Amino acid sequence: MPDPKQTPMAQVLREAGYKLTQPRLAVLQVLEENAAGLNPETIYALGRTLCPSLGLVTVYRTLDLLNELGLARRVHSEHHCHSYASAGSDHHYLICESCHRVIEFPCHGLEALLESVRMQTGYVISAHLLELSGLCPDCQEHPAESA
Amino acid sequence: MPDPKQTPMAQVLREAGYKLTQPRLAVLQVLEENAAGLNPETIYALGRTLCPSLGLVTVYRTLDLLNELGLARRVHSEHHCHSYASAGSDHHYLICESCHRVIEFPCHGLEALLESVRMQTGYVISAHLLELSGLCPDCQEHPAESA
DNA sequence: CCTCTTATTGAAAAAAACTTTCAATATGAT
DNA sequence: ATCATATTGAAAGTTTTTTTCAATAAGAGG
Ligand SMILES: [Mn+2]
Ligand SMILES: [Mn+2]
Ligand SMILES: [Zn+2]
Ligand SMILES: [Zn+2]
Repeated sequence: MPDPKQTPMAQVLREAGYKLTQPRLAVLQVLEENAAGLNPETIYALGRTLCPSLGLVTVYRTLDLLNELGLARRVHSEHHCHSYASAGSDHHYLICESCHRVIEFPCHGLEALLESVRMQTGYVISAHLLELSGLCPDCQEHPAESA
Repeated sequence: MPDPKQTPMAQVLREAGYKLTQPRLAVLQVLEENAAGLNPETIYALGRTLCPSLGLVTVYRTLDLLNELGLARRVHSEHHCHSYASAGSDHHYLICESCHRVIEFPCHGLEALLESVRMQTGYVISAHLLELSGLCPDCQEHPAESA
């Protein structure tokens, strides 16, 4: 595994002027290593294996920070409205309802819909949240398992 | 205003076998009369003007119920992840970032995007959450006000 | 490397959000 | 009008999130 201080996400933190502290790097690493939306408590538990002194407060603070920097985003799936996942460039999540794995997808082809809504409502549309859910290939094959 | 027991939403409740109690009708009416995402506490405050004995517990219970029946949906906008709005037939919300007014819009034209994501990922997609945000016509004209 | 400034941290306490429990009540069927 | 019971709200309990603040560690500059 690469040096946690040299990952692209760490670079963004550094360039924004934030210190690369152990607790922050632990949260970052947890998000990067888990392809799933994780709630603060889970991030806290996993993070402590990387940085035993990590506090839950810092998890909350770091999630806020990563969210501001666009390095992580909230996942809103029906029963996990308080999860976060690391964010690459696409910023749209596709969530497996069985194993809760989360992947990003590029959001192309929304323009016509947005324009149609703009015309019908008069709203100027500046942002959108699009989240898809379903079954990942693994869970389609092995309906009972989870990962 | 129409008899609260005769609104289309009330009918759905009745037909599903639930009693049309004053507290429930109050929550329902608050959601119908406010074109905005409202959090439980606000619904509670507004609801008490219609049904003074209303308890916050009942607000939570009623929101769950309305959600199950499809009569209300959660609104996930960035800073109000715990708001609810009444739901008609479209189930997709367009939120004004200034006055927080919420309207529904029909979501057509997503099929190509969904198919493309399915092909690229192998996920079977069974649901989607699409929420738009921007400025309503009023707030475009009067940038500072709110409603 | 050291030194120093200060951003960042975690424990603890506080606040907010939500749920459970249960006796009292209102609803709607009869 | 009567009655069975679904529903209610107060209170207590639990969980989640935020605030506070003294101690610490990052990293800039020497
Ligand atoms: Mn997009
Ligand atoms: Mn949400
Ligand atoms: Zn899966
Ligand atoms: Zn507006």
